[in-house]
Amino acid sequence: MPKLWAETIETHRREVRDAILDTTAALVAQHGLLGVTMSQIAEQARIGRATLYKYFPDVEAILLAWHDRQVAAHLAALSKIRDEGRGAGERLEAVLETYALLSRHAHGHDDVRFAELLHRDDRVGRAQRQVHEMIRDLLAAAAREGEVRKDVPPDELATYCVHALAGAGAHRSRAAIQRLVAVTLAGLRPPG
Amino acid sequence: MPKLWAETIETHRREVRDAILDTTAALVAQHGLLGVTMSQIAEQARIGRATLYKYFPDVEAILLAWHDRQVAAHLAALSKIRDEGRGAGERLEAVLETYALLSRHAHGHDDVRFAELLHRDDRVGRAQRQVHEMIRDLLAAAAREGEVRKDVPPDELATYCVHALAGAGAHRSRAAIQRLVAVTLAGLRPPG
DNA sequence: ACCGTATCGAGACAACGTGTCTCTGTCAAA
DNA sequence: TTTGACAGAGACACGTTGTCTCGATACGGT
Repeated sequence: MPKLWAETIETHRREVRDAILDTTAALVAQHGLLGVTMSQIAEQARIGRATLYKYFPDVEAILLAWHDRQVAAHLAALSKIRDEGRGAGERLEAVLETYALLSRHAHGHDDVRFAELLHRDDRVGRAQRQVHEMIRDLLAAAAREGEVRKDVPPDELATYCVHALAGAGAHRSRAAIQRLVAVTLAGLRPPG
Repeated sequence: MPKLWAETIETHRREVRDAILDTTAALVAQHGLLGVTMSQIAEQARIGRATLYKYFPDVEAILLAWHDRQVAAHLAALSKIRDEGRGAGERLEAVLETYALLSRHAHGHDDVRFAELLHRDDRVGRAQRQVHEMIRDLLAAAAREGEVRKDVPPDELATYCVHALAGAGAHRSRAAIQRLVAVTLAGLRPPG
């Protein structure tokens, strides 16, 4: 069976799915995490309540899916930025600055620790882990070139970067974000 | 009216309140943020449901109160540590390491961004802000002594510290946490 | 163009959580 | 001992949940 499901119907499902995610994001921003119900989401998204249950089993699943979509988009943007730079240090710096800018726009929501707060979900999201791994690999490469300290494992440095740059979530000017990136990078340099 | 409420009754109220907070924390750890109900809390805390409503109006209020209690305890511990050190740099280092250790034990929960995820609550908790201010003031003092960079406002540096050290939330060894503190401190030093 | 089929929206349903109320018993405070 | 706040139980109307059935709609392939 090459194609059981054709194109347009798949497209429609994806559109509905995205509408659900967008609606949920708006409702969360308005009523808070605990103030969102399946009924609200269905009504706001202009679909039947039973239909909504055919897409997601509960609010938590929607929030996780939304989070995954956000992080996946960030991951794509970061990959592109990474492939533009040439040296390991240059690429690292570009990726970290982009990550900070992305974190700013999603102040507090698509946060690193979003999934941690919901049911202790060990699958913290593939996408989230991929971002961590990308930064970790960049750090390891930069360390080999002597631009990043070697006395701390790349994995721990990646955790440090991701958390430190999440501080950009506080609505700040672009200049402040560049200062934050500079400070974070300073922590990465080999100790003299 | 010098003392409308006497001692033992006040004590009892505080005990019940604390029991509610402890019970809620346990339930959140078990069922996740979205899986906790007032009914559960009342039953688990062995009090009547109506009684629970006399203490807190809803789950969100309980979570905020719990968060505040946690951060207040941290604040007290940090104040004590701060007053033990002598030089500004020494005090800063001691406080940051203690903060990292405290953040570790409460992995993901009494996190900096806890309140951000609930209803966008502009009163992010006095206690939380006090922690930020304590670190900010320590940074400003250390900057005056030349131990911390002056090219970034202390307020932004405090945000950087609090977020970076929250990375200790990932369950890690004590050695890893000390490395994290070292990296964070490296980001604070005056650029050479 | 046609018919099988998957999806949709609406309505109905029991079960549960919510927020509020009343009533009774208990215990500390004056 | 009297006053008053508190705890607990039960009851209530209401909203949410998760599931089901129905008829309508539009896509899919032969």
